[in-house]
Amino acid sequence: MAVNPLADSEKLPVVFLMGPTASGKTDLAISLTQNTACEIISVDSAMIYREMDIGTAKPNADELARAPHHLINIRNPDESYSVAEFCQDANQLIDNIHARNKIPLLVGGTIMYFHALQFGINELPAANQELRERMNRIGKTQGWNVLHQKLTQVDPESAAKIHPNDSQRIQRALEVYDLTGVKLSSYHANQNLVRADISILNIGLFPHQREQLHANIAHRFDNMLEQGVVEELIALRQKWQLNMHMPSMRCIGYRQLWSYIENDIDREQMRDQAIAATRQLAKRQLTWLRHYPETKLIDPYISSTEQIKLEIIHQLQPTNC
RNA sequence: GGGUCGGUAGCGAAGUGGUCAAACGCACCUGGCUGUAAACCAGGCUCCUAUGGAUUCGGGGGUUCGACUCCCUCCCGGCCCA
Repeated sequence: MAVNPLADSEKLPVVFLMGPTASGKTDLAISLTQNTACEIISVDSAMIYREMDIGTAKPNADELARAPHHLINIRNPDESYSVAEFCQDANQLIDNIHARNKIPLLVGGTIMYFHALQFGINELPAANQELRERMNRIGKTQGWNVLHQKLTQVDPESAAKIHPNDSQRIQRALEVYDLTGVKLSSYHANQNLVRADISILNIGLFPHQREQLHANIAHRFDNMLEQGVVEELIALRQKWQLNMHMPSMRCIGYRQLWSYIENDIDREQMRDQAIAATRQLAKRQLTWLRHYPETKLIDPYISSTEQIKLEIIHQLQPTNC
């Protein structure tokens, strides 16, 4: 029952290549650019940061020269980004790439970004730092259940869906209400804006052998250590005014390295914790993929890169001739 | 060889006669996810023919209505003395 969304020739093709960390997405994508007229758009909430190269497993300079990636190195480590910004950026790039008669190849592991791009998001107010800080103070001193109760007053529908411990979502729901006077649940009741002019081919790299994935993850982190992630973070801390609450420093690896540099944990703990956190990330990504609609799942440990490439190229044929 | 402390679920660690299949933390598994998402959160985690049952707390034996908890013995580990 493989759906072929690209059969409709009226629509322009877009490829989504999704997968958990350490599943070989980047290599596959770069390889694909050699065979098809496509341009890569990175879908990765960590690779957006400049100077965070080793720890985010960015393609190296060589690879980037061979296969340019859009949406990499677009923020400084003390800045932030959001799904909505991603959708804007990605949509614009998709148009540009189509104008060049190429196929946009979106590659990455931030599955929520893919999801938002494909299925749309509502028009919501942007984050408000002051408000968040104020709520954080209340949450810490009085407990988040106080804020959850407040949410129950102003937006019972959202409150019912959000667990009293889920500080981040309580915060956002209240933020939306405070900023606009409109309930988040009311926004959600509106239709999402989904573009109708493209057809998306969803490919998910899905390693079924968890043990092998775990081994790859451990191996990859050891490589990062060898390549000097520790030094990378030390340099970042010298150059920028960073703190561990910034989105960039909450990235896996960096947060553990931060504690290590601060002498809160030793090197072995740092390594173990970073690797475990990466495994947990991969598991969450797999959860997304298992339930992502109309996606062709391919096991990268069973199919070779060549086979997967052929499969993707095959799926693209109908509109590509 | 003598003394002493200790051996609890994958790991760490509570429990010291019943309310214990065994707190708590970690790992692991499953799931959720609309402007922080590499984030944030939830559930599960001995086995089974499962709103109940069976077998667990180093091994064996004993005391007791009843033991992870008390006694004996054996094995293993740490520390101290020789």
